Amino acid sequence: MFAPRCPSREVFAELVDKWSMLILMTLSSCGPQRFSELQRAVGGVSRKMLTQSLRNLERSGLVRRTVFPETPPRVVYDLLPLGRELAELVEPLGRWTERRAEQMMAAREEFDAAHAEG
Amino acid sequence: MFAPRCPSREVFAELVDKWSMLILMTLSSCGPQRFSELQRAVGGVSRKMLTQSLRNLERSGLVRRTVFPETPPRVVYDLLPLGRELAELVEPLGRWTERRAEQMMAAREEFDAAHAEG
DNA sequence: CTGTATCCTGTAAGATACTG
DNA sequence: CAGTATCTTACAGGATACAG
Repeated sequence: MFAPRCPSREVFAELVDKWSMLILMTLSSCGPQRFSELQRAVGGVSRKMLTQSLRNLERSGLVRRTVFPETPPRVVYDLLPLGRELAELVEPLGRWTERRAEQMMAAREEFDAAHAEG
Repeated sequence: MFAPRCPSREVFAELVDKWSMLILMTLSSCGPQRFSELQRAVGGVSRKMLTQSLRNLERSGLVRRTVFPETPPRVVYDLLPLGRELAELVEPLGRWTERRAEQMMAAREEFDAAHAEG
């Protein structure tokens, strides 16, 4: 993964993505979700980015897309086993970030203040 | 973290970055490293990106930068407790990616093949 | 509702050259 | 050695309009 041209680097670089991670966390904690539910849950994501990230996750075998041929159409996304595995590693990361966010913001202010002089 | 304007979202978006994660993993598994050692370890990273990522990590209180005033200068980076915490969450993610990379690549080929018709 | 297609802009990031 | 500064370009990603 530390080699530029390695497949694992490629995969890693795409998974380590803000939207993908938030989507995985949402599907993991909220269960199967429709497109619009996901868009509401993942604040600030555009339809374009949501579609794109979901396609990536689907393509890599992490997420399943199910279309119910109704009118209006209903599309539900849920985690495949592979996605569940990843989600369980990502969730601690999310919880840690929320727990430590304030501390990091404080560190930044301190850093910025210390480097403002001069 | 699911709210667009929340500090934790901001912090999260910056930590969830290819280079930052690879740097954290390197420092965690290899111990304190000089700038050039890091650049060699994290394949494909430019000086610019390495500097920028390290600054971010330093600014947020995850990494410590130590300058030894010699000639030629020597600069060593190592993890602070906060960085060590994060690194321990990121490492499983890295190991998982390497373990599953092939499987995901296969899933992609299958997906692409299935969507090529038409 | 769940997308796709198009346009448009800012910015991420490589290449290169320079500095203490 | 360990950066900084500058330039340039590709692409990420928002806005908008349209479609099944």
